[in-house]
Amino acid sequence: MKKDTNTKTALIEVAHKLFADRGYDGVSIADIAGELGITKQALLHHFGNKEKLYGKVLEGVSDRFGEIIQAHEGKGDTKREQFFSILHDLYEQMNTQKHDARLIMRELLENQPRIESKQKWYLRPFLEKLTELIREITVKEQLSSAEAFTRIYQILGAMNYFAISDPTLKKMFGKQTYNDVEQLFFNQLKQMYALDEQ
Amino acid sequence: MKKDTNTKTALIEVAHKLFADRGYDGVSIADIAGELGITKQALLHHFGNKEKLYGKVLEGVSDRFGEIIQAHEGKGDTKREQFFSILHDLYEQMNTQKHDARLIMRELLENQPRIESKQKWYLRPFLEKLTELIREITVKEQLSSAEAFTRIYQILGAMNYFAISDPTLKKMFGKQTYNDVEQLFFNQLKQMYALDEQ
DNA sequence: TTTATGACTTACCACTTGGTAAGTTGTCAA
DNA sequence: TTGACAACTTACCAAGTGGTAAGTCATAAA
Repeated sequence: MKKDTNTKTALIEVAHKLFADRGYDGVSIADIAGELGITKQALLHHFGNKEKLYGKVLEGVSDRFGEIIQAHEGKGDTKREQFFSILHDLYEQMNTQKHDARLIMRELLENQPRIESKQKWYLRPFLEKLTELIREITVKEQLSSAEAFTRIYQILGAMNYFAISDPTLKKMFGKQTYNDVEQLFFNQLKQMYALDEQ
Repeated sequence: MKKDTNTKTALIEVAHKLFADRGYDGVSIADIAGELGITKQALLHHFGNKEKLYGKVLEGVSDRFGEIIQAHEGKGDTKREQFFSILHDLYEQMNTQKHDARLIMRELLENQPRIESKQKWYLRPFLEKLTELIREITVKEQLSSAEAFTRIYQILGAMNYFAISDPTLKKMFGKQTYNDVEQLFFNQLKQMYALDEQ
């Protein structure tokens, strides 16, 4: 019965959504399996245990974000274009795949990392690449690497924070206001941090 | 035996820490009580149930942040000073009381709010006050309220994100780098968003 | 001195949790 | 046709969950 390699990917998808919304401890493997009308033992058959499933979910996040930076690696654009293009894709990714944004935030909150291993550090090359780029762009200012990193982290923080705030902001200020802000958000960020614009 | 009204506040303190670090579902009431050498039934005696204890913890966060804005309400400073002063206190609060920062972030992630009620909305007057202030400050630009709000939310997002990132960043780049960034962070934020500086 | 009350404890309880063990059943390669 | 294997299921289970019930014991008010 090979009908469903689908099942495995479907499980990861469901797990992705549920972990993002409710957190690792807020979701039972029975919940996840149940969403697909399977028993939890079927899930365990595919992944061995809960942590491994969670690991697969994180792997997905890691891959998607890794691809963004790679997609811009060799392109012949100017550094400046490359920088803003990466940022833009990042913004898009976070706001269309809110589950990814939520999972990243949740991982950041977990200081005793459940999965200490490799895949958590997809963030690092990301941060380093962007830090390097912003230094090359802001030639007039000659940013130290700490200053450059600080700037990057503020941008990323603002983006990620906004991406996860969507339900709260909608409830608090209404859908209309939220949409207005969403439209403005990226350009305003760009404007704020593009001090050296030529 | 009235020795310990302390116990009650001690429980809230411990719960505050644990909920912030591990999330609502990641902590059992037995864990919390155990930290003080009490049985969980003693805890239940004081708070009735887990959610009510959690509510008390949130109340604390709400109060502390509410005080910040109140402390600056009547002061005779200029709007600009008032604005940056509030922001600064906020930054301090988030970075000295990391548990508060973590709890706020966790609450933001919870879209099916455990405690739908009042205290969640302490954020709202906060956001509105700051939005109003920034509009009064940036007279040259004449920001729409959506633009002003966007700006505020970026600042708050950057701050909160950074505050919860501390263990991750320390592990990723070392304590030294982290301290460098921490020193720069607020001034750089201020600089970025103080476009209308006179 | 009684009575009430607050701060607990011990004893339970039903339910949920992640996980193991041992099947069953359909498919495909030898 | 057989035998392996993948994709499940049913049957369990020990440990932990939040919560109830019923007591113990010290203090303070009547």
